[in-house]
Amino acid sequence: MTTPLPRQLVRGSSSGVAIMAVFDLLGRKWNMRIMWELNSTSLSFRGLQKRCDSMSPSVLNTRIKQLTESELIFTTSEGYKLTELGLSLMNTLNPLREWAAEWEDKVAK
Amino acid sequence: MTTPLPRQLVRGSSSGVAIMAVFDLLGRKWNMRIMWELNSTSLSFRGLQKRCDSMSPSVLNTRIKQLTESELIFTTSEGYKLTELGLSLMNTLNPLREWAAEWEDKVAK
DNA sequence: TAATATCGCTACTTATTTCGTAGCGACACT
DNA sequence: AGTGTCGCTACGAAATAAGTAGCGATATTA
Repeated sequence: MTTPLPRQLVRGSSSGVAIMAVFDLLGRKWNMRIMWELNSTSLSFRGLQKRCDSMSPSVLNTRIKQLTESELIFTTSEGYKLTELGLSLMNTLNPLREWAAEWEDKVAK
Repeated sequence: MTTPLPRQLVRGSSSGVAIMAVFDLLGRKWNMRIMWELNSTSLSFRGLQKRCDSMSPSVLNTRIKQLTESELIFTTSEGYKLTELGLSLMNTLNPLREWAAEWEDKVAK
């Protein structure tokens, strides 16, 4: 069976494709961080920028587009907000906070 | 260049520092993927490489060093394995598989 | 009304990260 | 000695992120 599928979609069962896409999205600088900051409040462009270590506006702009396209955030008059999907993602990622603390203790960065 | 400090340590309360370090680690290409592949079995260098879409050996090598330094993986005669810490991280990341499927349904990448 | 300030965002250059390939020395098997 | 595979490194090219200046729009103050 020859296949025209992209490399990353070739292997892995159908249940594995989705998670690879997630790794692709979250495994990019700033995406997790942006979601994390938006978890508590909605933020304006410059507000978000300042919270994310004053990341460059050009990169922030492309990230916002990506995350919007992926339906994880959306724009309102009060600023950027997480969508339902985005909120549910942050919920699954919540245990990470606790793990991080434990990890910090043991590894002592 | 304004500051020699790592990005994640500049800002954020003491309770937030750990999670920022995690974002820094996981928000790098391949790190999540490598952990994911090692969750089921231990793998050799070239085995791991093939499972990760034949990623370049130079990058894999630096990733392995990073993850080893962070005490998430370690080397054995049978190949690379997750540490206890690494295993617990993958456990917290497990719900992501389910979320990914749901996300795929709704967004239809 | 006009000057000033801040906003979201773009354009552009420079720095950093990742990719892709070739190949080394070590070990195994023939 | 010849062939194969191993973990891994070197190095140039390509892709991505950082850094800075500034535009047009709106809000604010004089």
